[in-house]
Amino acid sequence: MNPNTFKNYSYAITLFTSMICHKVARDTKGVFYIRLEDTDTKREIQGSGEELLKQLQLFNIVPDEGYLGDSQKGNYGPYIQSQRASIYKTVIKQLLIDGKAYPCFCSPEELAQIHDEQEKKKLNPGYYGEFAKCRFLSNEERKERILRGDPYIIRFKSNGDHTNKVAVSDLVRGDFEIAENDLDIVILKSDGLPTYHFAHACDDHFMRTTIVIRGEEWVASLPIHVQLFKELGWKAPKYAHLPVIMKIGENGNKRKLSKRHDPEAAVSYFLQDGYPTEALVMYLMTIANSNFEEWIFEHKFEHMEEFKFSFDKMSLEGALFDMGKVNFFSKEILGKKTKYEILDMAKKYAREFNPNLLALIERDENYFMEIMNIEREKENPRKDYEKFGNLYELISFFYNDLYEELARTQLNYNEKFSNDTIKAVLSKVRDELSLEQDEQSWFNNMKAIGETLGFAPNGKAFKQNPNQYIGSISDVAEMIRITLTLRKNSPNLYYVMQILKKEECDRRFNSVISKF
RNA sequence: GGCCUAAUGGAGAAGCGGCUUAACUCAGUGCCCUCUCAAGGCACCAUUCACGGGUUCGAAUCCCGUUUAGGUCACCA
Repeated sequence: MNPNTFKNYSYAITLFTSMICHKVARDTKGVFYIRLEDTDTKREIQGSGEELLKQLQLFNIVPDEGYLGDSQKGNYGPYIQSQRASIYKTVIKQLLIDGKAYPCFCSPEELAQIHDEQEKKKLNPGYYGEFAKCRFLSNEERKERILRGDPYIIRFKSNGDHTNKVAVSDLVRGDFEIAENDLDIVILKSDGLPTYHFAHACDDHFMRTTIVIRGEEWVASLPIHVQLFKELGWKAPKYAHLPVIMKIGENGNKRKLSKRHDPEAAVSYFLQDGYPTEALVMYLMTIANSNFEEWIFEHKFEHMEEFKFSFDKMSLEGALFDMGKVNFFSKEILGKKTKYEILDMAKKYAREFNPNLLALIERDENYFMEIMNIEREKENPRKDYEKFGNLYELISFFYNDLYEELARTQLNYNEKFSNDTIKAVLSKVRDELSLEQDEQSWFNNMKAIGETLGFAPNGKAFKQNPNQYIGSISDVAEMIRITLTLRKNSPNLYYVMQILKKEECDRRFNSVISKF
């Protein structure tokens, strides 16, 4: 089983099709291969084939055969279309002999003129029937013009009738009917390379492709492909046309996620931001198969490769891309990692995209792991992080020099407390709150310290008698938290202090106290 | 405009003629837990399936029309 069709650009949209091709091949014990479709010499981007391969590999999508960058593997090569020119030409030669194809000398201007005329008469546009002028040229004339050096292309001579319907079948859409193709489509361009339609028929026949998985935009071309296979005397493959991923456009309508305008359409966007690739694959899987979500919850977000993909569980509508859900999967996945895995992932990311973060991690990898390990590796781990892209900002307060820098501008206490109160709390905590005890005792002691200074030991007591206290224990914790972390939320204070250690905590307390 | 396809909550969706006064997940909201946040627990969030007709004892589910949305109409893939 050989899914085909990869654009030589590496975007999320093709990640989606690649992922499904790969999955289907795996599930059915087929072969997943990549063929480089580089017949559009005008739009070709150098090196995009290698880039695609590299990115797919990050998502654990590795082709079994076909184009592999610096090599090609398999019995049906070459797998780069520009290297298959002689194959296409051989087939075309036979078509020419059989009278099923002919050279066309019409210039772009003439074609435009035909188009205008058709538009005026409200006829279907295109090169067909009486408008297909070059169809009616005699062989002598063709020979003469070719010998003369007139530029030409080769068109396929359609025997179809627009008013007839052909039954087509699609693995995700089921069976439906489309008008027969009556256009004499171009099969060989003036640069000597075939168009997609023709290359698709040839390649997928000669490469023994059994399933073609591609984007929905190809549905409309199905009559052409059906016709081509039939006239060539070949058995057509099965088709699966995948829905396109959408987003809400500027006008409020759904529109295709565009690789030109939407950063989230590019895989590199997620890579640069440090999302785990598994999260994106999981998210894409929920779009691909509606029952995947339930399955992955049952399987605790593990072993997703065991999920059985099925075309008929696929929605025909293009889903709106949902960043929130990507974040959800991401947190879930990162929450499950051990501190060692987190270290590896963070380093890998930072090495490529974030030198500041890399430097921070490499100061002391154990320290970094300690930070990342707060309330991790337990039944319900913290799910603080969805990506590595903002990690530097999130953990910088753990590093003394960075703390110093930030403390100059980010020390914002609750204004309802006077400097003296804050000072009193911090001094007492500094002097009396030992870190040499378990979390519960530590917490009880913090309450006790608060109480001696007039703070309620819990929120309830404070709510019941607000006038009896100057604040509640949460205010005390907030003062400590802001002093040590410079923010109003942070992971569990006890663990933060354990990591910073007594000496550094005291230093931060003193530094703040001296400022008042 | 022609052709093809689709239409269930803010998003992804289940549903395939009675078991549905519409599952599940994300997001949101409220409460609980609680030193903050995250996590976790518990609730709430579509009386209704784009609209209008029909078929049927019975329709989100079948049929027809309308509307809306997407795809497509290249010497691009």
